[in-house]
Amino acid sequence: MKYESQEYWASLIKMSLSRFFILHVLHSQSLHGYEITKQVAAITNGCCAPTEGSLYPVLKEFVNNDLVRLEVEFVGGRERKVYTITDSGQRAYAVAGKAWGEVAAYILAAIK
Amino acid sequence: MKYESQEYWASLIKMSLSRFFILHVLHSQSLHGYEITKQVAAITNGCCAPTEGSLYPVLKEFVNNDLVRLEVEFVGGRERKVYTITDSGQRAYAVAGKAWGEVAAYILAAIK
DNA sequence: TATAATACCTATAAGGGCTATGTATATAGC
DNA sequence: GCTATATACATAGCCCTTATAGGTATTATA
Repeated sequence: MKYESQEYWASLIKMSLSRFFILHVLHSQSLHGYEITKQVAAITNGCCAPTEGSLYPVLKEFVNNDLVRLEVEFVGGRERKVYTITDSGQRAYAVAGKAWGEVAAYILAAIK
Repeated sequence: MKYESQEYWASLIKMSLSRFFILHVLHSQSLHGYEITKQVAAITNGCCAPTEGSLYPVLKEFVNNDLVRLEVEFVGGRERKVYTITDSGQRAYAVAGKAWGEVAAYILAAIK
C-alpha cells in the first residue's frame, strides 16, 4: 500500500526540499545544473535530488527572481550553464535554513 | 521578495509535512479534526498545522485508505468525528517517521 | 445580542515535482 | 568503428498537495 512505502514519503519530502537543497549546494560554490543534482544527491543519500524535469525550470525561476546568476561556459566545445548565488539568494537561503532548521527539530522531537 | 520571506518557505514546508504530523498526533491518541489542527500547531509552533481546506480532504483520504478509522461521537448534541489510527496507519507512520528522521538529519548537517 | 470559538465540509485555483521525450557531445569498452 | 554510458541541456503534460474562500451550525462569552 502506497502509504506504507518509502517511495510515497520520499516523494512528499522532495516536494518541498528540492529548492532548499539547490540553494544549499549553491550557497558555497558555483555549479552547473547537472552537477547540482549530483551534489544534492550526495548529501541527502539521493532522497532530495531533483530530477531534470524539475531542476531546470527551478533554475530558470531562480534566475528570473535574481536568486542566482547565470554564466555560460564552454568546456570542450560543449555549453555549460554555471549558476552563482546572488546576495538575494544568500538571504533567501538564510531564511530557508532557519525555517527548515526549526522544523527539523520538531520532526526529531516528534519521532524520538 | 517572496523568496526572502519566512512565509514562502513555511508554505513549502507545510506542503509535505502536514500528512506526517497528522499521523503523528494520531499515532498516540484518537482525535477529532479540529483538535488535530490545534495539536499539530502546538508541537510545530504553528508552522505545520493544516488549514481546514486541506485537513478534511486528507482525513477522508486516510479513512478511504484505512490509515485511520472514523467514529462519530455526540458531545452536547453536536456531532464530532473522532479519528483513530489503524495498524496500517501505524506502519505508514513508522515509514514516514524514518524517512523524515533521515532528512531532518541531512538538513541539520547542511545548516550547521 | 453580538462576537469568538468550536466543528464540520467543498469547489476552485495555485503551486510543486515527475515522466516521458527530445537534442547533443564525450568517454570507455569491445 | 561501434555501442553503451555518462554528461548536459530543455519542455509539455500530468498528477498530487495545499490554500483560499465560501458555506453550515452550535456553544460560550462579553
